[in-house]
Amino acid sequence: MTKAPAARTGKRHHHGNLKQALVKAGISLLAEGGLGALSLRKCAARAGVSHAAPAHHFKGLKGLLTAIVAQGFETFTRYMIDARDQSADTPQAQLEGICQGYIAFSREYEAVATLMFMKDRFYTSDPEFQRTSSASYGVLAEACAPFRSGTMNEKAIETLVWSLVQGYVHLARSGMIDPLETPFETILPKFELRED
Amino acid sequence: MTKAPAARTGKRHHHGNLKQALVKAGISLLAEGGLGALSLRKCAARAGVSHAAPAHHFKGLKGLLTAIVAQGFETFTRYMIDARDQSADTPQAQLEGICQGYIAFSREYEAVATLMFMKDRFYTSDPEFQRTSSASYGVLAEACAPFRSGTMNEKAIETLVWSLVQGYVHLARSGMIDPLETPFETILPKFELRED
DNA sequence: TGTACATCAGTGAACGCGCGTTCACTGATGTAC
DNA sequence: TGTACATCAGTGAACGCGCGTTCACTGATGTAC
Repeated sequence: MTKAPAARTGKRHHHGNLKQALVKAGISLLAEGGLGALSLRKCAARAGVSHAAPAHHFKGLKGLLTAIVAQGFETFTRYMIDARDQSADTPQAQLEGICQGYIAFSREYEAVATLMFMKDRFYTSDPEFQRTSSASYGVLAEACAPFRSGTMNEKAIETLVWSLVQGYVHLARSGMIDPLETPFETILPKFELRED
Repeated sequence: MTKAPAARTGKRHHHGNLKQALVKAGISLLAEGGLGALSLRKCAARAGVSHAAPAHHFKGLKGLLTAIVAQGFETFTRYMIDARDQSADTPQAQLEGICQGYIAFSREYEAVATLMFMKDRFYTSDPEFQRTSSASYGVLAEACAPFRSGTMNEKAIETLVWSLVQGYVHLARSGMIDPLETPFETILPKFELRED
């Protein structure tokens, strides 16, 4: 037992679960001010701790960003699964659900979602990142599988769908397109089902 | 005549065309080190001028970035037109050409292309930016026009194509997909021609 | 149950960095006369 | 053709800022005895 007790009255020297608190602080900073609003010092301040404290928990700023990204992918996967499971039980509806979950996550965690694609800002060798990001891709690929055909193999259909939804998100985020004017479902191709 | 003479031997106090030189310096800095490598001071240094000099030509860093982005869109349009004009004279081939030009520009001017979508980093009210970016969109829209149909209006087909190619570029840039394994033409839908 | 001790997550001061911007200035240029 | 002058694109020093990181330290915690 090296963990501090879960709760205790009075000011304690040890924080309890600073690591998770810093990740949470980082996510809320990103939500409020975008990528530029996140720094080690601000995370520490928001977690109510001196600016040097994070060094005991993360390998520098990159380490903290790695944890934020890993948690981001975890949430991302959940968004996609939830939206899919609320959709009708046809391959087309399931895929559309996945895309809607993708879009919803990207809108609600805008800066986190952006950061998740900036591989030079965190440690891609981190096992937690690898696990959670692979899981996200797996969920997307699973929804694409029924649509592979003679002219489009599995990889191609995944690339098409992923590009389409990621581009849609990116353009909407930049204010280049208006999601209200052109909802995503109007541009998702009506794929044909594979005849095996 | 307020311009200095085009060439003159010996060290001159006035630069001649510092404005354009700073834009060029910025573009090459972006090419070499990405977005993080660009600063007013580095641009000035690369242009062989003191770090305070840019203030006489641009409204701060944002003003310089505005000029870089405007020039970026100019080049972007040219890439799309050139690739289109080298393609066969069918609507499908013309559209594919536009997309290939889009992709080529995004690859060769990676950081500039990224910057062009970050509207908070430059002045979107700049007339030159508005002119050049509108021209780029116009070229893309023109290539989409033949494919509008009963189920997909002009806006929808533009959004589909733009999202698809922008997402493809973004994912390739981030190392998420491999353009060699899945070239863009394999994921561009074979649109049907409108029957008028 | 009480005491000594090792651990280690915190503190806060200090460092050096590159940044954008401001400021008084200087000196080359083109023009008016 | 020559001179005085206004213009303005440059200089370089200085400012304050927030950043990540380092460092010696402190004091709360849990454990060994």
